[in-house]
Amino acid sequence: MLRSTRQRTAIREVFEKTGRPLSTEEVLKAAKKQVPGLGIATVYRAVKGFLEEGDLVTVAIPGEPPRYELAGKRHHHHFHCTACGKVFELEGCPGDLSYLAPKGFRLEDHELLLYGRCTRCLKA
Amino acid sequence: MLRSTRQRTAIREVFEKTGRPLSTEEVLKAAKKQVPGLGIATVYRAVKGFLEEGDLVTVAIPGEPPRYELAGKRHHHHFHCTACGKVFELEGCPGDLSYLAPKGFRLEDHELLLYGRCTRCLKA
DNA sequence: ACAATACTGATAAATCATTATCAAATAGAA
DNA sequence: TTCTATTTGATAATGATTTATCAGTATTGT
Repeated sequence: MLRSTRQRTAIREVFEKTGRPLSTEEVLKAAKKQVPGLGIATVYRAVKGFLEEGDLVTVAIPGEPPRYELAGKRHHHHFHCTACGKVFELEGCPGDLSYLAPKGFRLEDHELLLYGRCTRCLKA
Repeated sequence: MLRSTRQRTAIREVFEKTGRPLSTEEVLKAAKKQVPGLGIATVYRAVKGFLEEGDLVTVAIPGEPPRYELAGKRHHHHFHCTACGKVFELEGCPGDLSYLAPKGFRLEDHELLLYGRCTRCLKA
């Protein structure tokens, strides 16, 4: 049975409050404000559990450790700031991209990633 | 100074003849047809050297080891077959995607990855 | 052909993210 | 409150990719 602990509660709240995909290290850092002694192993365990329960989904970034975000959102893509490394959620999508697939190939899904600088990094 | 060896020549030719992004293991397998005794360390060294010389560029795929392709091609994207794992080069691009970036963000680049089945895997 | 040195192959070692281990702490039921 | 199984934190272990090591080999300039 899955218990409700301070650690897991804090980790879940981090995702609810942050609103962008987070790596395990980002989760650890943020959740430590609520639970100072939190260990990275607990973050991995909690994230794994949330993934299995369907509360989180994985956001894979090329060449980067995976991020995780709350499940249930509609189709969207992401922006990766090349300065601070943060990943942001985007609205919108170019739409049907099947015209890009070679003839004879079957398109099942797609992923779009924008790269650049976020507002905060541009100001800094 | 960089010497021209059978191994490096074979590895370079693999990229020229294959025409799609290759992982180190794919390079090893293909280049062994020319140089049977080829070792994986030599592949890593050659790829690293070609990257530094600007002959190759990295093609990063989420959750996968990196692929490499010849540099100097015009802007393009890739198709990842979820069955065989091969990565293919695509022509075309949705074009300007700056309308997707949040206000105040600066868009510098983008990457689009299509997922599905390649012709060969659909037939099999 | 010779000499100098870069290259190769096999494999040990280093990385880095993730998982396993285990004693101590804690949530939940009675 | 008490009991018991789950959870936690620290850290060792794992898995996978990449790099370092080193003796032997091969390439290039002379």
